[in-house]
Parts: sequence; C-alpha cells; structure tokens
Amino acid sequence: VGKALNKKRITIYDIAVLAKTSASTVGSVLNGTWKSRRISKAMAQKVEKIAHEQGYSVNMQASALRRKRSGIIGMILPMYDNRYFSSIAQLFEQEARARDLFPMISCTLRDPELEVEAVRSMLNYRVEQIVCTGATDPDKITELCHSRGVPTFNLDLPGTKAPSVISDNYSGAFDLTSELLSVLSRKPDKGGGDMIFIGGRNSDHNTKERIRGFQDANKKFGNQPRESNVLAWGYAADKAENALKNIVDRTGNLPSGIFVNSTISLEGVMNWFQKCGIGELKKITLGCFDWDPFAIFLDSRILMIRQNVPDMMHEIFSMVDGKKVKPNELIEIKPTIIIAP
Amino acid sequence: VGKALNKKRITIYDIAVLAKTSASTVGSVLNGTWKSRRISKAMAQKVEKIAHEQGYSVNMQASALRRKRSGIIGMILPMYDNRYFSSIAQLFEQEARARDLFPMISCTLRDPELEVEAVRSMLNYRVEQIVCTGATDPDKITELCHSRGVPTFNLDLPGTKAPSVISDNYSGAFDLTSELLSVLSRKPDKGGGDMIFIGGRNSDHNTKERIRGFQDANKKFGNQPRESNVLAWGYAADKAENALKNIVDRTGNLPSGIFVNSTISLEGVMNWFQKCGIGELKKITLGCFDWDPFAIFLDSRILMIRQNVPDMMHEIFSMVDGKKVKPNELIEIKPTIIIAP
DNA sequence: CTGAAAGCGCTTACAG
DNA sequence: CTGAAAGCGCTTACAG
Repeated sequence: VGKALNKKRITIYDIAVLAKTSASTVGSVLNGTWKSRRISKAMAQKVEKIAHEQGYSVNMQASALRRKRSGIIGMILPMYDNRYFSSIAQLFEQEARARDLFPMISCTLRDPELEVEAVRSMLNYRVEQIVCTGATDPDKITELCHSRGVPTFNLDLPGTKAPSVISDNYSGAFDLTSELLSVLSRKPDKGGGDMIFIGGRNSDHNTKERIRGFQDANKKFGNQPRESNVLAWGYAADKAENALKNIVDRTGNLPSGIFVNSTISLEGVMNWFQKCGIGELKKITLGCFDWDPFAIFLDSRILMIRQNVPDMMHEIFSMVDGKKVKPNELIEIKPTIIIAP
Repeated sequence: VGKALNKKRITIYDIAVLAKTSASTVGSVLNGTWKSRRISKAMAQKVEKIAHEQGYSVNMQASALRRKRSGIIGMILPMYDNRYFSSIAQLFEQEARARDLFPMISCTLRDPELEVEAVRSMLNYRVEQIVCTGATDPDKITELCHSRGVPTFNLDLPGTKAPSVISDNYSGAFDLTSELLSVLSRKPDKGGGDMIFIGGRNSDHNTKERIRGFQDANKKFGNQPRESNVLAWGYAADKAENALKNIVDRTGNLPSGIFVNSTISLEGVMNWFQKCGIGELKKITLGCFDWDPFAIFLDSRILMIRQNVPDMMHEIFSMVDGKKVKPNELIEIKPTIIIAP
C-alpha cells in the first residue's frame, strides 16, 4: 500500500504553469500575502481555484525552512491515562490550535531518558516552544532547550530555570486534610488509628508540599504529626497497596482516614480493600488528591481535589503569547475540593 | 522570553569550517552514511566531537525536504480521557518510536470538521501514513489522504477504502450479554424488567454489531429481543442517564440488568443511580463494553469487556511495516471479558 | 577518501 | 500589479 501511493505532489511551480503566471505569485496567493503584494483579485482567485482542483497542500517543511518558523509547539507529558493528564493534553491541543500552532505531544512515561529523547526529536523538528509537564528533571530539559534557543515552560512540576505553572499543592492538601478531619470528627465511631498519607514520592516537589499541608492541617486539629503516618512509597498502585498493608500489619489497626496522593495510588488502596473486605471501606474516611469520575461512586464517601487544568493551561499560554515573567516565575493555581453529594 | 532565545543555530557549514572539511562530509558523518562513503574514521570522530561540542541538532525540515521523507506518522483520536483511547495513544507512540518514526497525534473530539482539519495539517507536514481512530467518516479521510498519496489505516471504527482493525464487537457483546444473563439466572430474586442496552449510536458500526450480539444472546436464553430494550441514544453521559430514566419511568420498573455501551455511558448510568438511590444498584446486573479500573469497585458486581489494544496496534503496525492486505481488509480482534473477583 | 554542485519547495527582498 | 533570483539546511549523484 505505502509505496504505491507515493505519487508526485503538486507544487507551486505546477500551479504557476497551469495559471500561466510565476511561482512567486502562486506562493504569495497561497500563503495569504497576496494583498500586500497588490496581486489582482482575479489572479488570486484563478490561482486558488487551480490549487483547489489540483489538491494542492503546502509543504510545511519547505515553508518552515525558509521562514525559520515551524509553527509547531511541543509538549512532553508523563502519560495519557488519567483524567488529569488527559485533560492537560486536550486543553493543550485546543489552545495551540486556537493560535494556529500545531501541537506535538510526546508521552514520556516518567522515564528521564525518554523525556530527553523526546525533547531532542522535537528540537530536530524545530518546535518553537516546549511545555514540560511533570518532567522528572525540568531544569535539565530547560538547559537543553535554551542551548538550542527554544523557550520552555514547566507545568505540574516546577523548575528553577524556566517559568512554572503548578497547582497550589500546599493549600489543596491542607484543605483536603482539614475537610477529612472535620468529617471524621462528626463520626459517632471515630474508628481505629490515625489519619495516614499514602502515595507519591518524597523526592518530588508536589508530594513534599502536600505532606506539609497534610501535617499542618493535622496540627490545626490538635493531632501530633507523625512521620510514620506518611507513606510516600511511590505513585504506582502496588506501592500504595503495600504501604497500606504495611501500616495495618504494623499497627494492627485500620487507619481512621486516608489521604491518597493521586488516582493511580487510589487504585492500589482500593485493591487492598478488595482483597481484605470491601466492607471495611465504609469504616474509613477517604480523600484523594486528584479527581476521577468513578471514584465518586465508591462505597465510601470520598473527597477529591480537582486540579484546575483550564486555568493552568491559560497561564501557560499567556506566557507562550509573550507575557513577560521572571525566568524562574512560579505560578500556583488553587485546585478545588469536590465533596460527593 | 521567546524571541530573545532564538539565536542562530549551528549548521553543517559551521561544523565544516571548524573541522576544516566540506559540508558534504559533515552531513554524511552526521546522518550515518559516512561508512558507505568511505570517510575515514578519524574524520568521522572529529566531526562528531565538534558537532557535540557545538550542540548541533539536525534540521529535520531541511532533511525531510531533501529526502522526501518526513519520518512522521500521524494519528487522529477522538479523545484521550478514557482507558481505551489513552492506551491507544500510548501504544501508538511506543510502536512508532520503535520504528524510528516520530508519532504525531491529534485529538479530534468526534468532530468531523476537526478531523478533516487535523488531517490536512498533518498532510501539510508530510506525514508518511495516518491512522484514523474512531473517525466519524473514515472513508472521507481515506479519500483525502489517498489523493495526496498518503496511506491510511482505520482503527476502532472500520471504513471500506482502507484496511481496518477493530474489536470483534459482535462476539464481545454476545459473550458479555450471555454472561450477564447467566449471572441473572442464578440470582434468587430475578428483579424487575428485561435486560436493556444503553449507550452508543445506531449509526455507528460498533454499536450496530454490539446490539446484534446483545439480541442474539438474548434469543439464545429464550428472551424475546425487543427493540424497546435498546436505547442507543448517544455515548455522552447525560444521554445514557436520560435513557435509563426514560425506561424506568415508562415501564415503572428497574431493568434486571444493563448492558452499558462504553465507560462514558457508564458514568451517566451511575449518575442516575446516585440520584435515585445508589442502593438500587445492588438489585441489578451490570455489564460495560469497555474497561475502567475503578468500575471494578462499584457497588454492583460489574462485568466488563476489555478491548485488546496491544494486539490491535500490532496489526496496525504490521501494515505500516508493509504487510500486504486487501485495500478494504477488515481485521477483528477478540476482546476479553473481565469478571470481578 | 573527499568536495563541488544541484536541488528539495517554499518565501521574500528587489526590481520594474 | 508581477517575475527573476537568492537562499533556508540539508542529501546525494557525480567526479576525482
């Protein structure tokens, strides 16, 4: 199939011959600069008509090479498969298209090498800007891009060498924890152990800030913040499941509540309950830092934090559009708390 | 930020000067054809070293223009935000990269105009092939691409003018319905009304096939297949919710079971139960044609069909690799049924 | 083993 | 109002 179809493509020269004019004129009609060149409307229409009949499609590599502008904006993203990242991808495309920029997304699976590889490919295609979402080492990417003259913006995880837009993780976590503790305080039977924190990595900025919010809210409610109640053993479902299993084994007690740091960790927590009696779920108070439509219907009343992706993307694109900011600007967007009906 | 950073980029000419050799030699070293040109290893190493020091990055638009090969493979996709489509996107990228093709994905929101627009852009960037996933009118896209010499492959929704890879919707629906009816037959209290089908569109191939499987399984179990039990009022959550509300109002009865056609429709069904008493959910038998990890934990035992994306993508790429097939080949991949523990 | 030169398909300053 | 020509940064057939 492939080879057979690769017939010769129509160029501006072919059209020039058919229209009995020059390639310059055709090029200028087809790229919209014909008015400023004072080309006659009659000629413009003639050229447009022939181009349409011949199925002309501009060759962007030639155009971009000449113009020194690719018209492409790049983004790297850890994954597509949860509501947070997939809406980032969708809104990125929408905003890019609204500006006549072609969006180029690469999914990099939180693999540092793949992140660099994807960025290198994008640089080869001469993307004009790059948005680095949830990059493991944003500054490394920024340095690479800056050395090639390409501006970058960080999203979700902040860096120090390019402007960053992230959720206000501290206040989101503080609010979520406060709400969980307040629900708990109204329960007739307070249940077993302490409120615990599960999921994420101590090494990443977001997890650190969320833990700080979690601990501060505990203090506000008069609870001793204990390090042993924080189990940031990784985002992956099995890491979260292990963490929960471990604390139940160790304390011999179900926690009274759980702050789950991401939907992917929530899967792990749910797996544990599935194995050890889904009925137990009713006894605890559950919160998740991230939103998933099905989580609402879980057996327990669950509180969720929904990150404000539209506002975050809006900030990113105001910088893409040229808004002046400090090179290490950090913009934090408040997420909203979702309380099941 | 943007403009300031756009400094001059290093070209093979700059490197030629530094290495005291010609641009041809540099080009050939850097694109890996130097051995067949019998360039000395010493020269190759010298050039590589300087290129690395100078932060050289090949300009793919120049390279592609000259070679008449962009190295890009395109895909359009209705959306990212469910497990089925997001895993299609991830696997597409993986398979493309494994072949040194750069994956370019556009999310087209089931909007026919956006689908054509996205494909046109990709054609301008001279993608070598296009995978059309879930396109509303695959044949229209195929015609457009073929007229420009670009082969296409349909995924998820089939067309008649290009090879298609889809799930075996009929047998998946037949199996899911049979399993639902068999679960139902073992229930002490069979509950209210008939088993119903909710979600999707009568106009699309997949929905039609699934309805056929649903009806045939009903026949096998001795149930009269009734048109009024099929409510393909659209995929959107609110359409599904309305459909359910309507049938309950009309019959004055909860259906004994529901075949939900996609996770997005499942959201609508769950919304109805949320409003009208989530406890009711226990009374019915639920199946979903699509898989979502959280659906497992819903209050009802749910059966799910998980489409086999890895095998589907594998078939697509064997054609990308040049496997000969009929121009209207239809490859159906059996999905698997997932029965909650 | 290496280089000069043509050409991919555009855009745009220049000339008229 | 329009055209000839240069040039974007590569690749590759040709010549030596």
